[in-house]
Amino acid sequence: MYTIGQISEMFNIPISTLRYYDKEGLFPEMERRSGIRRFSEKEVEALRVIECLKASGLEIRDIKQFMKWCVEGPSTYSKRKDLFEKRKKAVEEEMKQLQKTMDMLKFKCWYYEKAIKDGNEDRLNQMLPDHLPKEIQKLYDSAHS
Amino acid sequence: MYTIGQISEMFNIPISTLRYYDKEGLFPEMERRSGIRRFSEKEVEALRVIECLKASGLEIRDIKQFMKWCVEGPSTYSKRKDLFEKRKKAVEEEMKQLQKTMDMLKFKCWYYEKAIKDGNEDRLNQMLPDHLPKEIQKLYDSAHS
DNA sequence: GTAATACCTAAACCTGACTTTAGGTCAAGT
DNA sequence: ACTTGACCTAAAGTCAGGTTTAGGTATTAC
Repeated sequence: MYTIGQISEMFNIPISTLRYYDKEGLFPEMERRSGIRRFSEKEVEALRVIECLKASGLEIRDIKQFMKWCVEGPSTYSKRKDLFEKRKKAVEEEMKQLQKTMDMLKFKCWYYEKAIKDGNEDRLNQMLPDHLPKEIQKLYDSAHS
Repeated sequence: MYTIGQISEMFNIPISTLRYYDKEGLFPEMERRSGIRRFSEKEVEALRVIECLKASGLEIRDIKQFMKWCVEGPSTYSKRKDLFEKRKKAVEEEMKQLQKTMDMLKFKCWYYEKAIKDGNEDRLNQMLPDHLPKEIQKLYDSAHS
């Protein structure tokens, strides 16, 4: 059993945020001893799931719904699995998007490196949009598609 | 030259958002004809960069700073390159984080698939935390590290 | 016994990124 | 001339996800 302060240190999450999560219903079964929250291993695992679902782009209210399902028992297994499958797809999309972002960033790094060498963008402007070095052209095309 | 309505369709961004970006200084050199905005190829490329920097996690005020540097000319090439290098690192971090998120999601999908088959979590609880099938154990460990 | 810590609540406040509202301009078509 | 549609502004409103504030309780250290 952990206090809110221990959990805060463990996860590097402000105490105020943990209380906010609790208020929003993300720990529906948390115990209390004379008013004080007692985080068990269950809440620790819940918090890992909260961080995962949040990182996947899910909103607090939907995480709360998931936590409710967990309390309801085996009848909600398939709803829970569905949720995770959907989050998986969302994260796959997000990663594709990030890869495009990455290509643009790499292109711009190359671009400015060359601009610094040349002292201006004249030669670069002549190469755009389709006379770039092969590997750079790939990045440019990916970022501009 | 494009109107705000054409750009809105082109990028699938609300007109109100484009006006907001302009008000925030993200198009410092945009022309006007009798009060009406005229987006040139320069602004189109700026918008691609805005979307990229936003996707990399940069705030509007910092994107504005970048756009100011662009107006200042060659003396800011290295500042601009630095910015893109930093964004690249931030996105690399973000991708690592997303990979961990993905591992947790895959683990949970496997978990609930098994829970559905079994009708309960008893066998699963016996396998946790280190008697999982080899590939699943990898996902679990990655997500819980 | 009293001081320092670590906990508690309710409610107000904050921030970033937009969006909506209310009222106005301007050019083209009928 | 007048209506329609696309543009304009300033200012207020919205929303998620917290954080801060103000006032209070409970346990341990001296």
